[in-house]
Amino acid sequence: MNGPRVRFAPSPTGYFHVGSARSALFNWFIARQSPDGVFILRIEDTDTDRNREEWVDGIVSAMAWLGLDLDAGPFRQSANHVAHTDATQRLLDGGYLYFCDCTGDDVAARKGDNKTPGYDGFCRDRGLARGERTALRFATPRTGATVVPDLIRGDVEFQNIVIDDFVVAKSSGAVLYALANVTDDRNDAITHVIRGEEHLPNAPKQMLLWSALNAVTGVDVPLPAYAHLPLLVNEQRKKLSKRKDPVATESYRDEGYLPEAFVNYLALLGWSPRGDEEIVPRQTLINEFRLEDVSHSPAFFDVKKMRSFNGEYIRRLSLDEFLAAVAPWVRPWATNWQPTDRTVPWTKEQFDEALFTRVAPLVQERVAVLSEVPSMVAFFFLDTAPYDDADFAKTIANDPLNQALLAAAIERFASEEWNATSLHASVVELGEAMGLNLRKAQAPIRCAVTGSLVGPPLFESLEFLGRERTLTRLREALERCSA
RNA sequence: GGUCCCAUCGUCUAGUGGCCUAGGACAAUACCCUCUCAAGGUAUAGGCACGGGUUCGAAUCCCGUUGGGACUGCCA
Repeated sequence: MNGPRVRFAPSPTGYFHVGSARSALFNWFIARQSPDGVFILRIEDTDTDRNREEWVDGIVSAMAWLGLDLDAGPFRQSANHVAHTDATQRLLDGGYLYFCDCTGDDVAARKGDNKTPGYDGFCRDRGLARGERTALRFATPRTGATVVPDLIRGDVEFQNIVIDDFVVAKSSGAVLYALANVTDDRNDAITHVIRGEEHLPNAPKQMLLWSALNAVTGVDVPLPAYAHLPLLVNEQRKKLSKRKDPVATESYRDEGYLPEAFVNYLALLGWSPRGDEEIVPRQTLINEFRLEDVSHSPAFFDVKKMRSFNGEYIRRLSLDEFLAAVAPWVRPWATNWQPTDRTVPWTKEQFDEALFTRVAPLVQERVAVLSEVPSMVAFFFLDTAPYDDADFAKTIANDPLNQALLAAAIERFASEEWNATSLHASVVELGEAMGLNLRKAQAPIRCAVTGSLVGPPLFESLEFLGRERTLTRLREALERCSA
C-alpha cells in the first residue's frame, strides 16, 4: 500500500473542460503506472452558488467515456464539511488563524500603492472574536520563504512576505477551497498533486496549511509532490476560456471523436512518447509517461491535428468496431447513448442495417469524425436523392450532353449485369461513345443517383443501391430537368 | 503595479554541451495514384526571440533584454 495516490479534483461549474480532461488523464497515468496506484475523483463542490448536480454527471460520464476508471469516488467535498470545520477549529486553537471583519472595499482602500498583493494583515493583531461578519484568515509567516518542489519546473521559491493572509473560512462559516482541498488531500494521503499551472500560486499557501495541520493534529502526513501542468491555450495564447473557446469534452464526443484518439491527442499536449511515432496505444502512454518530461510552456489545443488523429484511429478500426462506434450517429434508436443536437436524416424504417454494413467500409476511410457519416450515406436510405442544387444545375440541368448520357445509361443499365465491375465498364463505354472520359462520364450519374458530386465510390454504391432504385433515380433526374 | 511561470518550424513537440548542415507529427505546397471526394505514396518549404558571457565547442549552462502567460476573490 505505498503506491502513488492521486486525485482529480474538478469543481462542477460547467461542461467538462478539455484542460480538465488532460489533468485527469495525467493523474490517471501516474496511478496506472503502479499496480497499487490509486486514482480518486473528488468533486470540489464547496461553492454552493456555482455548482450544479448535472455538471457532476457530466464529469463522471465524460471520464467513463475516456476510460479513466476510478479506484475511489466520486466523492463530494461537501460531504467532508465536518472534517473541514474541525481542521479550522484546530488551526484557530493553534494560533494559525484570526478573525477579520474587513470588507472587500476596506481591503482595497487600505491597499493603496502597497506593493505586496492582497490583504495587508490589518486584523491580525486586533484580537477580534467571532462575529457576524468575521472571516477567518491564515496568518502567513512574515519572514523566510516557501519553496514548492515542482516535479515539472523544479523548485519554485515564494517569499513568505508576499503571501497574503488569505481567507480560510467565510463569515458564514463555510470553509474555502484552500483549506478544504488541503484537508481532503491529507485525509486521502495524496502523494502527487497534479494540476494546472494556474494553481502554482496556491501551492505555497497550501504547503503552509499542510504543515500547520500536521503540527496541530499531531498527525504528520508527508507533503505531496507537486506537478503544475502547462496551460492549454487558444490561438491568441490565452488560457482556454469556457465562454469563448470550444472546450467542452462532451461536444467532441457528440461530434464523433473516438475516446482513444482523444486520449492520445490530449497526452501529446505538453508531453510526447519516445521515438517518432505519435499515435501510440494507451498502454504505451501509461508506460512511458513521466511528469519530469512534461514541457514547461503552454500548448495550443489544435483541433485540426486532433481531427487528423481521429481519422487515423477510425481507419484502424475493424469493420465491426467501426459499426459499433458509428451506431449512435446512424441508428441512435438502438444505442444506449445518443449524441445531443444531432438529427439522423433517415427514419428507423428507412434505415437498412444490412445495406449499411456493406457501405460502411466505403465511408470508414473517408471520415475524420463519426458525425460526418450520415450525410455521406443518406442517399442510400432516403426515398429520393438529397440534391445539391448547385451540383445538379451544373452537371445535369444545364448540360444537354450529360442528359443524353443519363438517357443512354437508363437504357444500358436495364440489362447490365449488376455489379461494380461491369457497371464501371459500361460507363466507360457510354462515355467513349460520347467522347467523354470516365471522369466526365461518371459525374452526371453520380449526381443523379447520390445527389452530389462528392461521395463514396460510385460503382460500388450503384451495386449496393440496386438496379431498380438506380434506374428510378436516373429517370427522376431527367424529369427534374423538364419540370 | 506586484509575485510567479514560460520562450525550437504556423501548431504540438524531439533535443538535456559535440551524434544538429536541428528530427518527427498536424497544417501548407507540388507531383504520383485515381470514377468524385478522401485515403495512400513521394517531394518541397518552414524554426533554436535578441544580446552578452562560460567552454576547445552551445538549441542545450549562466546573466540580461524583449515578448507572452498565470495569479493577485469571504471562486476553484
